[in-house]
Amino acid sequence: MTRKIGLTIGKLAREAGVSIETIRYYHKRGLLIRPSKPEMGGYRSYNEGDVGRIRFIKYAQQMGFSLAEVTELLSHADETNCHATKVLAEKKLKTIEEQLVALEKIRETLKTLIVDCRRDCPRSCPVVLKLYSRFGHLKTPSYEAE
Amino acid sequence: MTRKIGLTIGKLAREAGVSIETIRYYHKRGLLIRPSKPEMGGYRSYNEGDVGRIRFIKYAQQMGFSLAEVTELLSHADETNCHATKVLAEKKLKTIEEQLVALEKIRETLKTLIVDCRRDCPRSCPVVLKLYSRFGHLKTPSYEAE
DNA sequence: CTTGACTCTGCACCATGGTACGGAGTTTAG
DNA sequence: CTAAACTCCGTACCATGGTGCAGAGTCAAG
Repeated sequence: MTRKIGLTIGKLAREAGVSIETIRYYHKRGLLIRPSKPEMGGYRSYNEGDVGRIRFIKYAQQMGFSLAEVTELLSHADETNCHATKVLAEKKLKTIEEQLVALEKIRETLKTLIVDCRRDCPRSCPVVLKLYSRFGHLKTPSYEAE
Repeated sequence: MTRKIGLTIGKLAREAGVSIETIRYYHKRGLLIRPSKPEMGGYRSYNEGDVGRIRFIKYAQQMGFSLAEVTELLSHADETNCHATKVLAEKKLKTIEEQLVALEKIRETLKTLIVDCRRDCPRSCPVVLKLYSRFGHLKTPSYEAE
């Protein structure tokens, strides 16, 4: 008779490394099934499967998936065909790669700004001043009075 | 007599490529000085300097700076010494580089998951299943009844 | 059987960067 | 002069991923 002794929400939270509030939030989001309360009072009971599910959610978040996307991932977990999941993963990979390109461009720009800053700091900081003038005077000032 | 004809908020918004609401929001945040109303009624008057300031804000945001950080950048714009700004830029560069490392790791993980997915889809998707099992059973299930 | 620790429930709030709206007043073109 | 278009102002709301709290109930140890 291997009757499972469930975890209370507090123990689940500790096991899974999240806060109780986070678990409740996942219930609200439908990411985690909320166990029904025992017939006659008492606390809701969770199991090791819930621990795994929360860890999966956290891991997927680290992979860049939003909770909405995690919901979708989990909804396909039981399918015999993994096409939908693969599509999601590929889409995510693509956006990650786009972010990488964008960040690399930012990195290079920041580097040149910092180098400029080292070269000469005449009166105002080039980091600010250069950007300011570069972006502040693109339009010809056509606001002289008639 | 080069009396400046100011821009109304709508024109400023169009010039700077943001919405009127964004400008009002920047006022609230203290990013943009709010011109005083003309003594006897009428609309507030902006100038080309405001256009530049908004463009700078937008550019700095693209460089990964939050509005709080942009506020700080702008607060140093008039200083004769650019040390503070340089420090901010270097700090930002560092976080960008950290993000790059993190994203690269994510990219590689996603790639291997997708490859696994191509190899065999036995019954449930490996992308989900593997993560799920990998993270769901790290702890020995010690919840058998006494 | 009491005390402290835990849980349940709903609702409010946090940061971030805005967006939307209603009802007034103002300005400008025809 | 009138109507359309614009501005002013406060306030509420959006998404995202949670956090915090009050007041009630429950459970476990001593």
